[in-house]
Amino acid sequence: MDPVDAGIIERLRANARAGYGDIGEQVGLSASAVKRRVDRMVADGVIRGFTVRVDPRIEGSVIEAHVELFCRGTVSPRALQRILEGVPEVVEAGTVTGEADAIVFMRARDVGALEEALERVRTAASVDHTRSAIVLSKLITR
Amino acid sequence: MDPVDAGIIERLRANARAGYGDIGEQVGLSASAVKRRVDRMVADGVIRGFTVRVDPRIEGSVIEAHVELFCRGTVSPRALQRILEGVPEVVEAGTVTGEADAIVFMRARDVGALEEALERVRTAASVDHTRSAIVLSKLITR
DNA sequence: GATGAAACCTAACCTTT
DNA sequence: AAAGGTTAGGTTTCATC
Repeated sequence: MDPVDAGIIERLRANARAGYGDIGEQVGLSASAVKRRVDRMVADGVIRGFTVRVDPRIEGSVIEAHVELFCRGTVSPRALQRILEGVPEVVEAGTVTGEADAIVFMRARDVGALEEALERVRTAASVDHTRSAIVLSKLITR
Repeated sequence: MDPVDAGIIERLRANARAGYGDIGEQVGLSASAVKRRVDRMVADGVIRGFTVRVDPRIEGSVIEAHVELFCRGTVSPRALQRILEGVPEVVEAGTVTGEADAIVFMRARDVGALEEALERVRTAASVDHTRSAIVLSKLITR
């Protein structure tokens, strides 16, 4: 990961379907040199994959919630991670400053799926209780 | 947006650099038919763009915070949106159930940038106060 | 959906440091 | 060795029919 790699990623972030030649022009490399670097970054796991950004209004009616997690006693971040990894509805999660032990951002197909996912988080051995805020209207998605 | 479009998006979500021919094989269309549909979805804004998913540990030391927003009186979602749109550090935002009027998820390059962004949100006319939880260790990113 | 020209991807080979 | 450039082929894209 040198400045050239960073430049390539910046270009791919803007348009992941850009040709290697186009990217090369912008970072001052030939097409094959760019491809080699991209291949290496994919192999190394620096680049996890290439995706499409879809209009969130089209994505189907999704329901989202911010969930504060309160645990019993002391729980290691690793243990929390193990619990949350098993719940695909968890989009973002991290331990945080403040009262809660962690905050989890969840996204599900409908209320039922969200409730079920929440239940799976809540029943984990070390989780004492949760406090949820359901997203009513989406203001920003970036 | 019919089931075939949904299939194409699903394939692009898995790999946005996949060839039209490959996608066509999976959804039962020729390469040119797939290209036409993708072009149309891009033109219609259904597809916003193509990006790369990067290992978050590589992305440079980012700092994140969950911020609860409390407003003075009644504020329309639209007004909130106008405030938040101007702050690029805001990654996700929505009005929510519960005490807070909105919850905002922010991401900045460092503590200084986060503080400055928070300040910009806080000083908006209708915002009364905020309550932040800084993310300490990232557990899940999807 | 098919066609063909242009553009692109990709691997092998060569040059440079 | 390690990293980039060049070349050449096969493939893909893309406008047109």
